[in-house]
Amino acid sequence: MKDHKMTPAEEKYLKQYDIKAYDRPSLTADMAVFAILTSDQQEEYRKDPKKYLGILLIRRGSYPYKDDYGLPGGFAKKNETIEETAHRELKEETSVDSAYLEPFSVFSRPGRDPRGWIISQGFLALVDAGKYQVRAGTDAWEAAWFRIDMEQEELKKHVRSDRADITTLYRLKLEKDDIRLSALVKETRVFTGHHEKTEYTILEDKGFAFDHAEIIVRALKALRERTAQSGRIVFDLMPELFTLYSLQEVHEIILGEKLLTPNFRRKMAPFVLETSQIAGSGAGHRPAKLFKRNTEAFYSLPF
Amino acid sequence: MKDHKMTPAEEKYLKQYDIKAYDRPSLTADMAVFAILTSDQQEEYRKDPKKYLGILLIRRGSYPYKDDYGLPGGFAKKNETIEETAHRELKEETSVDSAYLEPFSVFSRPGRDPRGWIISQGFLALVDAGKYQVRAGTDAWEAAWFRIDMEQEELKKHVRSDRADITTLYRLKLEKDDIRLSALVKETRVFTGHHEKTEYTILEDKGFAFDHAEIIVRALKALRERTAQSGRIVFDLMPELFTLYSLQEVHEIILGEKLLTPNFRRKMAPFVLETSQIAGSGAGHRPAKLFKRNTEAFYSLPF
DNA sequence: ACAAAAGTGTTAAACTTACACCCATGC
DNA sequence: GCATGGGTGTAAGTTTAACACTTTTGT
Repeated sequence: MKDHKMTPAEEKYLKQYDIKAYDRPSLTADMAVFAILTSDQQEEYRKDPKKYLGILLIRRGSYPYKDDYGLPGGFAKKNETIEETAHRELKEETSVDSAYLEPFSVFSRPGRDPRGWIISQGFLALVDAGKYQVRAGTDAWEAAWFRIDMEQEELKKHVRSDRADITTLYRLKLEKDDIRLSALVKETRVFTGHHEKTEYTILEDKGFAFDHAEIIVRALKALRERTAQSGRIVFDLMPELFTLYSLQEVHEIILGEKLLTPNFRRKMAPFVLETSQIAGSGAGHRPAKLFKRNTEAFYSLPF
Repeated sequence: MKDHKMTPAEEKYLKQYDIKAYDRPSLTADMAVFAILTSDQQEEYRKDPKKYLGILLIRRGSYPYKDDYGLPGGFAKKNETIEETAHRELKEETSVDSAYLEPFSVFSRPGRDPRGWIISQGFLALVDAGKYQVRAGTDAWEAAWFRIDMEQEELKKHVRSDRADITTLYRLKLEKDDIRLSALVKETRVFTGHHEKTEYTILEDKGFAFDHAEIIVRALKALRERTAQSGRIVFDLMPELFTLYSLQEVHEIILGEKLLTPNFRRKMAPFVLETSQIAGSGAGHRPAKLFKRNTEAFYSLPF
């Protein structure tokens, strides 16, 4: 911190300044923890087990929203940054200690938390599932990985001369064993003149705590945007060593579309380095080379 | 907001829940208000007056940092979103009532405000200066447009096998008449494995309140990034009607580099519509066609 | 005439897209 | 053999970058 030399008058002012005289919110960090999971059953000897996108949720043990599922998160403490809050809470609640964290939005709508005025900083958290698959679900908090699916269900466009309204419905489905959560979130993008304003409304909510259905929808949207833009973010979901095909699968899972292998490889080539290792054999197909990140390639990236 | 039906047990819990039992921060919105300004002196009859990037600052009338300059901003109130706080404070302090607002970062470093635990949501605010050039500077708050300049002064790279440190120094200079503010801000990007962490330190600070020198540096960086990425954001700095050359000038001012006219026009073509009007005559050169935004082109933009 | 801004055309290089094709493996 | 994942090449289309060149105006 910069050093700020105070005058006697300023010191006096600060001494009598009572910050508690003003109404203050509570501040929390909520983390959308994503990972790539592998379904354990293998349909056929030749076929690799299917991957899917998972998100880490916690079953609430206390009111409000007791027994509903919510994102891991918690209140900010004095003398820490909000990023530190996120890391600390993630470790406390889910034992995840090395996630990539990226703030993506602030949630401050009045009434979003029945306990009072509580504002939340949303974080994208990406982890390599290999390390944490075991830990989740052992704690009293009942942290668990859910399979996440989201569909864009409907789309209305209202275009007038100087104003346009675009409404999109997102159908969110989370699933773990026999637990199914679902929600319907409406997104309204209003363009007036030159300004865009986007609003979200939860239309339907089954099993989510607070406004976490909305936070999850927006977190997944943020993940997709960043994946489409540069792709560098998906490396945080990958293990140290990976095959190019698995990297492609992860892209496909996040974006929800098939990619053409030769083109994908050319695009990724600068960001990976071939290792001498090859992927474990055993499957009925040609074994693949293992690659690792080319860390240096990221330094010079503009964004 | 979704409706949440409470059980009697939950209602009871909430009644006895005392949110004030926990330590809470104050929350503010701070706005980096940018506009394109025009220097009033015209060197030669043929030459257009030079444009430059301006930022709106307020001279603090009270402690702490009395007489220093800071961003417009203020405390969040209950029953409003943080975006509403930003709009409200902007209007109250600077009479600006139609800015494009975009959150770009949260500032929560302990000790950043000597009054206590105060966290700030930073907003980019872009306005068409034509509307507001007069208002600033009339109020008791002494809001005023400063010319902003930022140079990347130095660059150190420390690359090891699995870790890289990149240090950049930003020299920030603000100027209005005979008032000159300046600051030196150090940016440290640390890449470890796959994770990047960026930290900022204020090394030198002349005339800025709080950590606002850092906020301004990061706001300008955010503005440059968004300009380079899609360019749509700069339209919020433009008046209703503009010439393509002035649009190009604005891009050049923000990015700090010259662009090639033919290429720039091809890139912008989808986003503008030619009008029948032509720019006011009087200058010793061919008069230009006036363009307006092609609002529809923005709807389909992915980001 | 001339300097400044306004505006167009043309070409090479780079990147994207789509598709066709071959390889290696375990049952 | 054959299905599955692993992997390469190539040609068409699009976008970007660089440069050369013409137009219109007020003094």
